[in-house]
Amino acid sequence: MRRIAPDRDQLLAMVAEVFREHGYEGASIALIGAATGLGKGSLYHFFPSGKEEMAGAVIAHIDGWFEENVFVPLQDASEPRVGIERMFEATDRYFRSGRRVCLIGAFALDESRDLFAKAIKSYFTRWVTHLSEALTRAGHSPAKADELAEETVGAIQGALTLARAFDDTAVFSRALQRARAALSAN
Amino acid sequence: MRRIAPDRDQLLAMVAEVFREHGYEGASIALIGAATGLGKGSLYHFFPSGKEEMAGAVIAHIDGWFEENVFVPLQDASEPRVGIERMFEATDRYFRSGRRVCLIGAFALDESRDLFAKAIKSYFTRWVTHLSEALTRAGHSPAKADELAEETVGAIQGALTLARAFDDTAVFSRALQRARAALSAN
DNA sequence: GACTCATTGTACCGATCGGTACAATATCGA
DNA sequence: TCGATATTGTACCGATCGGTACAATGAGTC
Repeated sequence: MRRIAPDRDQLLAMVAEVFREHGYEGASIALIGAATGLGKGSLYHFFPSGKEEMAGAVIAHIDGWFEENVFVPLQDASEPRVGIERMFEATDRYFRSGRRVCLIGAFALDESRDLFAKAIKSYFTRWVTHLSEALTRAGHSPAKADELAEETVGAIQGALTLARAFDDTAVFSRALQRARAALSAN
Repeated sequence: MRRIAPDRDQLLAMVAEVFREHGYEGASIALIGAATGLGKGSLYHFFPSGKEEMAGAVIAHIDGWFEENVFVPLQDASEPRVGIERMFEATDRYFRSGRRVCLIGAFALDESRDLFAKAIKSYFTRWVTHLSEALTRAGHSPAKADELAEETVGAIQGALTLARAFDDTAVFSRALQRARAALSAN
C-alpha cells in the first residue's frame, strides 16, 4: 500500500503501442508480454481481468493524457487562441507528426468498438466540445464553432489514416497547417 | 472453364463485410465461413492461398468498384464539376452515409498494412490524383487542387471514424456537405 | 531472522486459430 | 451414360489463443 506503482505509466505506454500496431484482436498476450518484458504471471497480476482490462486501462491512460494536454488547455477562458494552438502542438507531438496512429480512432472502426463504445464516444465528444467552446470564446458563433470543431477533429483523424497509407508524415503536417489556418480565419 | 464464376461479386462482398467489421486479424476463417455459408473446403477451393488471398481479393474488388464508380467519373474531361458530384454521390452510397467503414483505410492503420501496402497506397493515390486533376480542370491552380483533393479525401476518412465513434451518420453527411461546398467555391 | 504480501515463471487448460488431405458429391460436356 | 472437373463436408494437423493455478522468489516491516 506504500508503493504507488512502479512505472505504470511506462507499462501502459508499452502496452498501448502493441494495441496501436496490431489492433485489439491482433495484440496477443504473448506480444504484449514480449513488448513489456513481463510474463503472463505479471500481466495478469496487474490486470486480473485480462486483455479487456489492459485495453481499457490503455484507453483511460490515453484519455488522461489528452485531458491534461489538450482538453484542459482548450478550456483556458482568457486566451482561447493560445489554448487552440496548444491543442495543435500537443496533437502533433502525441501522434509524432503522423507516424503514430490514434488507438481510440482505430478501435472505433471495428467490432472492438462495442467493448469500449462509451469511452470512445466520450473521448471524441470532449475533444469536439472543448474545441467548439474555445472557438466560440474566440469570436465564432456557436453554430459555426461546432461545425469547425467537428471538421478539425475529423481532419486530424483522416490525416492519420492518409499519412499511414502514404507512409508520409508530410500529409499529417499539411493537414494540421490547414486546420490551423481554418480556425484562425475569422 | 466455361463457367465464369457463379456470383463471385456477392461472395467477395460478403467476405469484405467480415473484414470490415472484424479487421484482418479478427476475421477468422470460421467467421468468414459463417457469413458466406461456405465451408472451409469451398473457401480454400476459391482462395487456395488462404486468408491473405481472400483479403487481397476483397481489396481488389473494392478498388475495382471505386475505379468504376469514382475514379472514372472524375476523369470526365468535359464536365469536371459533374464528375466531382458523382464522386460524392458514389462515396455516400458506398459508405452508406457513414454506417459502413472504409476497409482499406482500416487496413492502413494496423500491421496488416504491411501485407497490402502497395494496394492501399495505390487506392488512395489514385483517389487524390484524379480528384486533383478534376479540380484543376474546374479552374483551380494545380497546387490548390492538390491541397483540396488531399483535404477532401482526408475529411471523408476522418468523418468515417467520427461517425462510428459517435454512432451518428449525420456526422458523415455534414462532412460530405462541407467538402462539397469547399470544392465548389472558386 | 520471521512474517507479509507483492511479483514472477512455469506448467497447464480447453478453445480456436489458419491450413491440409481427401473422399464424396454435383455439374458439366461429349 | 460416361468421364472429367468443379465443388463441398469432414476429419485432422500443429500452433497459438486467452486464461488459470500455484509454487517460488522478491522486497519490505517488525
